[in-house]
Parts: sequence; C-alpha cells; structure tokens
Amino acid sequence: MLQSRLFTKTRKELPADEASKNAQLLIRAGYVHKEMAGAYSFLPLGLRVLERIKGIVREEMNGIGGQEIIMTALQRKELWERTNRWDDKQVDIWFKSQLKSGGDVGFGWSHEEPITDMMKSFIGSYRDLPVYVYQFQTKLRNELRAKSGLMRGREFVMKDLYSYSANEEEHRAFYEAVTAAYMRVFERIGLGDKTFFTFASGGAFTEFSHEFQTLTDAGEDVIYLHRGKKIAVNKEVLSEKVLDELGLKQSELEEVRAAEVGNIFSFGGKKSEELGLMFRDEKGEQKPAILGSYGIGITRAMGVLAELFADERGIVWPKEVAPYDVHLLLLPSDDEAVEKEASALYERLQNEGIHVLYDERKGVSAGEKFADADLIGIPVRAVISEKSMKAGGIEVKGRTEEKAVVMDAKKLLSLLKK
RNA sequence: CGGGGCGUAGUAUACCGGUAGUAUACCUGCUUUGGGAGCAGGCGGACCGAGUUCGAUUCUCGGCGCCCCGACCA
Repeated sequence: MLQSRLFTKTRKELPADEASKNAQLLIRAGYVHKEMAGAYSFLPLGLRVLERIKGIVREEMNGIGGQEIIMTALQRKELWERTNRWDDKQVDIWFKSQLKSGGDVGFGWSHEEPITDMMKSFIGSYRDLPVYVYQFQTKLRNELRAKSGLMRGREFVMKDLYSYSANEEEHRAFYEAVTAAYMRVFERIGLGDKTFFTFASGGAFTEFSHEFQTLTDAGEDVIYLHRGKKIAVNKEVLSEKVLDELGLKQSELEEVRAAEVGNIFSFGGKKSEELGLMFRDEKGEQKPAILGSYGIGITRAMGVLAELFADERGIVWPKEVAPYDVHLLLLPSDDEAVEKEASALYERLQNEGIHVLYDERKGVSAGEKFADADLIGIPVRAVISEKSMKAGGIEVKGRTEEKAVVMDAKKLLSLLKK
C-alpha cells in the first residue's frame, strides 16, 4: 500500500473526548473513527488488524469442526419471548424497533435463540449431531454506559460459536476442544502470556461458565489468579465452596484486573426444549440437543492489544495481527536513485508475498515519517535514504529496538519470512 | 440509573457581558530535508433552544452530546 494513497492521517493531539489508551492510540494512528459513544468505524488500517484477528480465529474454529455462517442482525420477538429474554426487565440492553408493516423486531445482542430455532430445519436425528456453527457478527447492545474505547461498545464484533450435541459426553468433549482452541487463538494473537482460563458465573440462564481473562488495568473485571496453575476465579463467584471445588487456597491467589476476551457457556438442553430443537436418539426417543455457546470479542481483543502493546511513541503490534509486515520508509532526497531503490524494494517485497506499507510521500520530513511509523506500530521498519545507500543497503529496525541494522534486500526478505 | 466533569475552527486549547486569540492541520510561495522543519501570506470557529440584558460565546434554565466514578454487564 502506498501511504500517499492512504486517506487516513495521523494526529499529534490526543482526542479530547477519549480517556482510554486504546481509543486514543487507535484514533491518533488512524485505525478507527469514533462515530458515537461506544461505536467505532474501522478504517483501512484498523480493518486489516480486525481481519487478521478474525483470520486466526477462523482457522482455529474450522480446525475443531466449526462451520461459518452469518445470521441476521434483525431478530424476531417471538423467539425471545419463548425463552423469556425479550422483556426489558430480563434483558436490559435490547435495541428494539417496529416494522412499518406492524410488529416488533430486536437487534441482535446475542444469537442463541435465532440460531437454535434455525437449526430445527436441519437437525432431526442423532445422525445429524453434533453440529458446530459460528459467525463473526456485529452485536448491538444498548449499554447504559459505553466506556473504555473499544473495550465496551454498543456495537462491536464478536465471534460466536454454537454447539449442538446429542449427549453430555459429546458436549463436554467439544467444550474442552473449544477451550484449547481459544487458548491457541489468544496465544497466536499475542495475548497468550496474559490470558487465563477463569471460572465465572453463568448468569441467570446457565449454571456455570468459563471466561478467558486478559490481565490489563483497562479491564473491568477483578479476578483471583493462581499463576502457578494458570487459572483464575472471577470475583463474582469467589467463595470458599468454589475454592474448595477447584482445590485452590485464597492465600495463593492474586487479585488482578482483567478484561474478558472470551467466554464459554453450557446451556444444557433447556434452551433447545424451550425452542423445540428436538432430535430422535438411537431408540427413537425425543431429546433436546445440548447447547453450548462460545464467544470471543474480536474488537475488544483489538482494544486489549492496543492497551497492552504500546509505548510512549505509539502502538507495537504483535507480528501476527499487524496491519502490514513491514513499514518501508523512503526519506527525502534530491537523488532520484534513492526513490528508484525504494520503489524497487517495494515491488520485490510485494512479489514475495510480503505486506508492505510504503511511505513514499513527498514533502514529508524524515522526522515525521519516523514518528508516524512509531505511532502506527508495524513490527519492522525499513528505511531507504541517501545515508542507507551509502552504507550499502537498507536500515532495518524492529519497532521496539533502538538501533537499526544495515542489510541487503535478500537478508530483509529472509527476516520477514521468518 | 445515581454522582462528578466538559461542549469554542478539521484537531487541541485560551480569553471575554461589547462577535474570539494561539498552536497544529489545510491552501499559496520561498527556503529546508535523518526524529513531528523555517519564514511570509491565506482559509476557517462559540452544540441546540428559551430566559436575563441595550447587548449573551460568556450568566440562568432546559435539551442534546462526550468523558470519568459507581451500579449494571445473561
């Protein structure tokens, strides 16, 4: 991508209407645009990060047998009435509207009800089970108070996966497979070290649930962490009974703030019964499918990444989610050979399948290009200038490194392909 | 929803009961060119409504919006 064609601009000033670090950085660097409180548009750079996170999640979901779909955002009142979740007294974050032709519609804040209803069209026998379906969806939640930038929005992207199993064993096996896949996801996007499997409340509709909590002061949860065992207990459910069951001692636990980046629930057969998702087992008996529901907050994960991976100069994206592999900077020069060299390298890297943001902007000082590169936070910076050419190559520097190393294109390529 | 703070140019800010200054961004020209360059010129602004007042961007009330703390977070 030629940076001169990138319509977004970086900003020096902090936005006055944002206090959270993630929103400040992402706005200053041109990743997102705030539309209103709790609603952010994703700009070209931001979209690339989002798509990379989604790509990793997609691979892991497909890897455990998930099939991707997209449900509608519009939802029928009737389905949610059947499970007693339409009433604002039960669920207070509904966005609702009326059809011109009459009747109410809801905007999806979750999709258990419609997807379970839909699956009735496809599940009738134990032979049809298990089924694992997932989607990346924009969820709409009428939060009383949106806050912390991308961390708690009224509109956000979530990956939600639903499992339909014939019996508890089958369900439990998949639940564990999801747990492992989720840890791989967080590992791959760079949050592995700081993300912990956490015991939590299932709320009003499920008995138990687990969360994936990433340690950050920007999070809104307090968890009690056992670092040795790499597990935690959400403050919500902390009790002697729970600790006993988990074999944990209060004295070994650390109280820390964390952000919930993922959660997994077991609904049992209750929701299937309420919505009529029944199947015949081997003996011809009618049974409700066992439902599991598994979420990853895609946009929230992006916010957490910006919170965690940044320094005083800007963002420091983990390699796997960075919008580009390398930021190529052409510094100002009167010598045409310098630009030729840089453009040739740009072509060459692209031909090798490397994703390059090429800052070939004219009339932009070296200092400004450096500052922009630091703010945008692409992991590797490659500089071509009169000076680098005299030194015999390209000045290459990792985002967090202080000093650049001069190397030739071949070496740069092998470094980027690692 | 309770409490607190704040709405001035694209952005960030200042002052003021007598129509607003600065920085940055943007446009023009010249000079610069390795860590957000310099000079000169230019464009551009008081959230909405009501009230008080000779006069309101400024004071009062209401609305709307944004941020923070708390509550909530299936």
